[in-house]
Amino acid sequence: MEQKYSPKEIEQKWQSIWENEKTFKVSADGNKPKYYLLEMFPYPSGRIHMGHVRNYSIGDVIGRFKRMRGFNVMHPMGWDAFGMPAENAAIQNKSHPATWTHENIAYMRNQIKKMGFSYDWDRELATCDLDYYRWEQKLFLEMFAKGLAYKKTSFVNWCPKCETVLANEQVEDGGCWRCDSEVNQKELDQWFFRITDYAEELLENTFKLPGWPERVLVMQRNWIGKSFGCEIDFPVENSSQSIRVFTTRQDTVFGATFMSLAPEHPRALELTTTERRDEVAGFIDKIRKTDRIKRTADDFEKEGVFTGSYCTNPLTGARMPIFLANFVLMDYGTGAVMAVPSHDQRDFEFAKKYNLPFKVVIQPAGTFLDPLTMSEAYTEAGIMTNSGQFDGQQSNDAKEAIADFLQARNKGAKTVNFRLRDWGISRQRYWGNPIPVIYCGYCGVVPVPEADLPVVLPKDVAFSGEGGSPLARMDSFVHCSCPVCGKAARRETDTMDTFVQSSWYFLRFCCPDFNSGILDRDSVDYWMSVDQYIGGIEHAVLHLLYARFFTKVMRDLGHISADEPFINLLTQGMVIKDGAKMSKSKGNVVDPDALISKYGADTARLFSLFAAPPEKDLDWNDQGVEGSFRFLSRIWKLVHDRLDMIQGARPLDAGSLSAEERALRRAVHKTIRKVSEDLEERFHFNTAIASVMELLNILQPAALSTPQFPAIMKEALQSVILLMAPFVPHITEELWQRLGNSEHLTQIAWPDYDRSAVVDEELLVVVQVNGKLRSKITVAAGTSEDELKTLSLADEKVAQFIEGLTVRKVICVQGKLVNIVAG
RNA sequence: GCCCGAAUGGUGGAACUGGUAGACACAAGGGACUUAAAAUCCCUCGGCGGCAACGCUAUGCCGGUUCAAUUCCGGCUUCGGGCACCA
Repeated sequence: MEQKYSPKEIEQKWQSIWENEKTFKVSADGNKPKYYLLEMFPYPSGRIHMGHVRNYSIGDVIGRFKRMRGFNVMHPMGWDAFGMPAENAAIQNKSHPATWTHENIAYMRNQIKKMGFSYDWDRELATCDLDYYRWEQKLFLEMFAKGLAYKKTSFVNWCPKCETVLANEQVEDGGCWRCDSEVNQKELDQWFFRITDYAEELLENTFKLPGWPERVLVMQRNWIGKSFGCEIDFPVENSSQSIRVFTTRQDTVFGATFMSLAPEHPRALELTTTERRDEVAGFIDKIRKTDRIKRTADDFEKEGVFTGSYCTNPLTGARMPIFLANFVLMDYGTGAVMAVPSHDQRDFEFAKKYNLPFKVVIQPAGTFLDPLTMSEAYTEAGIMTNSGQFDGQQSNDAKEAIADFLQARNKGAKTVNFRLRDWGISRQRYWGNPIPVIYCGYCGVVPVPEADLPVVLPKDVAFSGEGGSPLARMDSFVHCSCPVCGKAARRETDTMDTFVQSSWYFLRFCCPDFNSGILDRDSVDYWMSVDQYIGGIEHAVLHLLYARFFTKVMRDLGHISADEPFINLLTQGMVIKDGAKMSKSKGNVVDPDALISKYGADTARLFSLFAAPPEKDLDWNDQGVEGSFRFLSRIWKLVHDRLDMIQGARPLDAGSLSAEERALRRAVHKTIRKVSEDLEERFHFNTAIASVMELLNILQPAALSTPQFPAIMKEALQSVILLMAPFVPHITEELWQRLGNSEHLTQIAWPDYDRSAVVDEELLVVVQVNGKLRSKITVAAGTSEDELKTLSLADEKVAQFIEGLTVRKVICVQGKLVNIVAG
């Protein structure tokens, strides 16, 4: 048997054994607790990168560990296969997105298989496959029937480079999340999902997800952006109508001296007097031409125009001029804002510019605000002043009181507002799921009847690379007859956002072959929710919010029982090299293929798990990889060196061991305990591996010439193999077999530590004087506190430090530490 | 501006509910083996002082609580992330 560790053959050997025996195939099983483990599925971009290696290595350790712990582990893998890169590549290479995508999937599947991950490949799915997207179309129609999918004309984010609409969540810092081009606004008729219907529950449940990282929950809460406030009506002068505003600062109503409307406000022109009409219309036109992203930038100059009309402050009766202001947004609140120059910075700047009145209604404790000398708005809480009956109250208390006051007089109502917008899902691209809708000149928007599903994405399209989606130019696709009246009609040519597919793939993994409906409820209810989800933090709001939304929609449509998709979420850090994220443009990428062929998959897995805890960024280091390979070689060599001894070992008699033998065995069982805790309780893979390294440092030089030593070594090395099995499955399977075991390691249970073996016989106690370490003493386990004190005070080194001092107090920490307080 | 994180040797990191700071690994230096190299094995490795035993000092900075603080509290600094004319 060869002595040198050569990963190539053994990895191939075990991967084909697992594949042939379908070791990781699972089905519902009432006898075992289920465990649904999922990593965010990849986009088939071409080749896997180190981020994937890390993500899936983390998942695989958990999966293999849970399996050894007796769980029925479902661990699927699939492809988020629709999307723009395929289309762009097709235009460039004059091929077809489907071809490009399927070739990439084939290549990446092979790469992933070479890593030895324990996936149930029978559940593999690709979202571009008809058997996936047809059910999504049905789901769309169900949502349409419930009003959860609807069409509206609005200003939407438009990426000129990708030539498509983007959701709010896909605009990052004013740029496209994919290509970083500057996003502008376009008024279009588009499909939306009514995620705002679920704003309250999505927010509420962030407080019921203890298995999620707090920062992800905080990001989602901020994104949903619930604020409590008041809607207040301001009667328009010489009119029976009023303007409704939303405010969170009803405590400042007495300080409102004018009104600001969004330029897009539907009543803007109606409120404009004849003599001001030209100026106002000019302003509205100018704002319309200004890009929304620029206009809403923080440092954009505040600007407005007077409409010539006035309204009345419902609490003070003051006459308030009505302005249009460029910083007021139509799609938040009511599109109208009561302006309080003394207590809002934007209103302050606006009022300075247009010479509008200031009125202080909240005074901070200690100082006195004078509207004439203020250099900025005072936006904090304070004591109410100039506010009639509310004077003297704390402004925070007055919020409630004023809201009640207004509500009682029918002048306003308490309300909440959300920052979250509905999810725009129309994409003017080819490589996506067609929205199953028909437009008829007589019947309007008509859903494609269920019997006519699926709307198949046609393959034979021409890609010109310009002028929008090729679907729109394809007559055979566009022209159809209306399902209601039979007259000539047009088919919707927009496709759905690819985030729609990733919002429910985890449900479909529960029943990937089910083809008589969207989901097989029994299977889904058995497996859901996902017990552990793992992926990058970049999806904190996007995918993770959409997936939560879809889960609730599916529940309300009667397809599933779960409320939340993911019970526990692990967000792994990025892979960094030379101080920057790995990327082609920076030239700091490490190719997984090269790594596997040089060191093997086990080394790649081990390093990515050892170098950093999973949630932190991982600094890639080629010498560190070398070190991981060295460690595996040491295990390999040690097992082979002791093979003869182990095979001749008699059964262990744990009751009759010498002190040295007990010490060795104690190290083994303490390691089992440590690794078990690190995996079970906190996913501290790096410290788990470190503790096995420590054990190996003890076992390697160990050589006792006692009769029981072979049995101890056998137990020790078997333990090392079992403990390392989730991390490095190939080398451990091979060594397990070479030790003479006939069963595969994948069938073996996780080891338990022997409670009597880990009990210390002697303890090292540190002795401090006034909190400083002065001596260390070794005592027998079970030494009493009094005895420990006596021993400490009698210690030679300690004596030097307490000489001439009075011992005031002696603190004992059982089996660990003695602190002598002297002065 | 608001809201989250984080900061420990030359480097990645460890220290779990306050109790030996620096586990484990990488790098570096020295040595053994070798004709030589690679591989492997052994030793040293926060700073300052000392031949040494050992002492002092040290977890971004300043202060506090405590017998005892990397850990808890208050105030800063720097870096990273999220949100942002959201009324």
